[in-house]
Amino acid sequence: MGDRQAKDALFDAFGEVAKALGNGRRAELVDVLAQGERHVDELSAEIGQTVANTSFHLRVLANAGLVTTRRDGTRIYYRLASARVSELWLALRDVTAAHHEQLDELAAAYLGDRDRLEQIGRIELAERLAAGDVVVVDVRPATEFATGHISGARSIPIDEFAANIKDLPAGIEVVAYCRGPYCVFADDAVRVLRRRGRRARRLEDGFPEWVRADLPVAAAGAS
Amino acid sequence: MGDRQAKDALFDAFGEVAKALGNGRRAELVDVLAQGERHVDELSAEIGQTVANTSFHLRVLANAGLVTTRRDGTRIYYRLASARVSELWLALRDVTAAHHEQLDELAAAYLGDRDRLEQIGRIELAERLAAGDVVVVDVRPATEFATGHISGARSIPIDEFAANIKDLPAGIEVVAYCRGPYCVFADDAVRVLRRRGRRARRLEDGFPEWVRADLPVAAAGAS
DNA sequence: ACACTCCTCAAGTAATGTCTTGAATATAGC
DNA sequence: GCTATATTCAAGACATTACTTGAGGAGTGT
Repeated sequence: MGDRQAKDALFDAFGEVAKALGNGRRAELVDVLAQGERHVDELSAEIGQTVANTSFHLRVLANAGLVTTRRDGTRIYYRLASARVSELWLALRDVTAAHHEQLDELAAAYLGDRDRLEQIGRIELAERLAAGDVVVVDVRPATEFATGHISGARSIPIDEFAANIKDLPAGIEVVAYCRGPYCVFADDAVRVLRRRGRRARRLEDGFPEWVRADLPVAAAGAS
Repeated sequence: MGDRQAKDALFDAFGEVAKALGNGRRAELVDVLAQGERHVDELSAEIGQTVANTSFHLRVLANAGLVTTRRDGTRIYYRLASARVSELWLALRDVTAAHHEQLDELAAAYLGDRDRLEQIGRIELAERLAAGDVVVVDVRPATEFATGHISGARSIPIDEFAANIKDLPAGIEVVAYCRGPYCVFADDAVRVLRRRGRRARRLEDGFPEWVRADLPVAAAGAS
């Protein structure tokens, strides 16, 4: 025991798992799946790839043990194998944010200039939510809201956001949140609100980070 | 903003970082570097590769931002870019251990049968270390001990272990530790001790995990 | 300047990964 | 059994990766 060949084989296994995350499209898949399970059709639209190619990438993730599947009729739903995988994804994102030279430029190119877009911290939001002097809006798709959301939040998916602003109580600050720091939904929502003269900020990061911080969560119909 | 091309480029950046870890030899490098900085020559011996190839892999890690360098004379020392990278490595190891089908077999092939090798938990060891009824031995190379070690541990590198057992006080249990769960040094040390009729166990995991758990650490000459 | 050590770079080869296209399989409802 | 829908599989073009060998650059000590 302790020989070169066995050691190489062991560490190759770690490499295989990392390699599964080593592709932009698969990283996008994991990011979406961190919000809850999805079927191939939805995922392919989400990452802008053909269904066949999406299926291929999902197979790579499944072979590495990062995702598992569940069949429901003709549909096959994919989900992350465990919360550990979510942790791994968050760790990868943190390291990239801290050490990848061009990440800031790439994020700015995708998200737009965030400098004028104020954020509110998780702890502060949790306090103000308890005090009741803020409205929290989940702007992710409805299925993601149903899977789990910030306790007390209401769901207005970004697609229908502009049309539903009038339902939000007036005179109270709005906080929008979505999938995470690299998700544009909340940014877009805040921009729309500001344009209409409302006080609005986005939550730092998104729902998975809220869960990770052990803050209050609700699921399904309950809010 | 929010267009496909920009999103793909952003997530490709996450993929690049993951890809840097996506090779067994580079995973080994990161595992060793988690113990402290090393120069290329040492690293090439550690992973059993030519210096040129080791240098190539280190360049890949450096380009991804995972490691940084420091020159000292003709030597170039590599180290992990930050504690975040160490976290990422631990997360990758956890996920692989939890979800890779063959990991147990591969680990057994490298480490040998561990079933008869008792481990002691971190918390229990910390308590017994405070009580003083246990001797803790760091069996990693001396340079790793110098960089940082469990407070109160003594250094007996595995190479010189058998020759130095006699220095250990008799009649008291010995706990050996090394680099982590996939390091053979502590296992080997415990086997040698048992063979000589001494009470001995290995610490669960290794030094990086001890640090991560915020347990007492010492560095350099101090013990 | 010189030799020496340590490390990186460049070129080449074999193997692997990505994505496309078109066909094949599995399930549900009729 | 037949059809529609959802997903996977197979084959191929093209780009990328791992590792080897040999040359080259950077720093030290005489």
